[in-house]
Amino acid sequence: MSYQLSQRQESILGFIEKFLDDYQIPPTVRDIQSGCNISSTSVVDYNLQILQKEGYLNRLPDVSRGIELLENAYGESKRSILKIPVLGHIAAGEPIPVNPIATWEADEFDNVDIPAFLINSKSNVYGLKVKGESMIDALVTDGDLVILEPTLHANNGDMVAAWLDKEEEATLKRFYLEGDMVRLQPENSSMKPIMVPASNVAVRGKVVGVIRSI
Amino acid sequence: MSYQLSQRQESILGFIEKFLDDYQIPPTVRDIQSGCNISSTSVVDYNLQILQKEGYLNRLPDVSRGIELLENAYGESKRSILKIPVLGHIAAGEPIPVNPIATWEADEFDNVDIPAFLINSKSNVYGLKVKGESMIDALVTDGDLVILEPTLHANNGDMVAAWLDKEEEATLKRFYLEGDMVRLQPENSSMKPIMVPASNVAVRGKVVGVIRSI
DNA sequence: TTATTATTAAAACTAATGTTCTATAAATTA
DNA sequence: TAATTTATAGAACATTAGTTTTAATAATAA
Repeated sequence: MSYQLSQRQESILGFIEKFLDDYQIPPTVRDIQSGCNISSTSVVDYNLQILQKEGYLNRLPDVSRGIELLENAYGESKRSILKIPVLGHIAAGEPIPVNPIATWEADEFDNVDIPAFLINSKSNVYGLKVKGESMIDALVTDGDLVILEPTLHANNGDMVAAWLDKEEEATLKRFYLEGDMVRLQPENSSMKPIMVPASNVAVRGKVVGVIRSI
Repeated sequence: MSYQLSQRQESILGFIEKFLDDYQIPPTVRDIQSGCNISSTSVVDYNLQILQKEGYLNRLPDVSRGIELLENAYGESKRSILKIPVLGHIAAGEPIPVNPIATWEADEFDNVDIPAFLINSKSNVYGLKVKGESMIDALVTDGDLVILEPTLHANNGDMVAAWLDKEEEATLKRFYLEGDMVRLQPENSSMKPIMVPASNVAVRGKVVGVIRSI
């Protein structure tokens, strides 16, 4: 159905990608010319026009190196990086009296780049560093970085960062709504669940990924 | 101690960073000029020279948009991403008869971008997708992506990708050298270790990180 | 103050680079 | 085969953009 790229066009796309990878800056028309052994800049231009029309890239007219590769363009190529803020620690164990969301401003914690394949939505994903071992049976342990999507509505069984209003504490547990109570279930056989009134619990996000450095 | 950037230099650095963020391409000298309300391109050039000398950026001479922001330069900005190849699956359970390293050419598996903080060395780190649950007690389970550094010498207790020469099988286990035998220990209470002659085992890499998408 | 250095300015210069024009060859289609 | 489209070539053109020159002004040191 879709337009079949010529060998030359494939080669150009590939070159652009490699060039971007190598130099962090798009190639010029003449870079492409020499890189792909093309006789004339006009041939490069000609093929770039086609690649643009076919949706593989975008060109900024009269702008040097004004080539922008588009997603879905070439094979598996997607610069799928997300920079997310690490807001602080989250207790997996005894809750700690810190509202992680409130510490946004505190730059004690860096941003980190995470691979986008961990995430579905493009919303304000954030990271929390795990303290404690209450979730060890869920394969999350002390020092792990958990990636969370902000949600207010958790489903039963989700691993969530929960904020206890009255206690002013945050904790990482599995979420179960039982009547008008919420059971916050650790995943560690030696620890007991916390039962709190639903009105006292604010779900701050649910875990969508885990990164561990060994 | 270190050179104190002038307000103008701060402004230029900030502009470059924002420009990169917005357009994925470095600004031209004249972009900076108008963006920072500077009267002359030579003033931009002058300050860029200083910024280069002070190690905040790198300039490619005679190259349009040849400005490269350096690490540690401005605030927390570090594009710390590593693109690593995912070479295939690794058995955490029954070994699978595939030499993952040999499948390098097979592009059945993508590259992925991973956060650089997972990794110490800059060597040829690679990823393997975990199949099976033999390492579940080590908090690694089916579907996880394990990040490995190529090593030939494992220490006792390291989690390694081991290649069994005779069987032509690869497996993910903990490594223990015991005399001239190697014990490959699963981390799953329902599974038994594999004992093999040391000469029959090639350590292909040791696990330095784990990424799980939930 | 005087000398020196750092910074700003305007303009010109040169090289880099996107774009266009015309012509030719190759591949398709009528 | 003739007509049409697609692709390639070479060259020239025009703008973009890095660099240099010279001069003036501000800041600092002697």
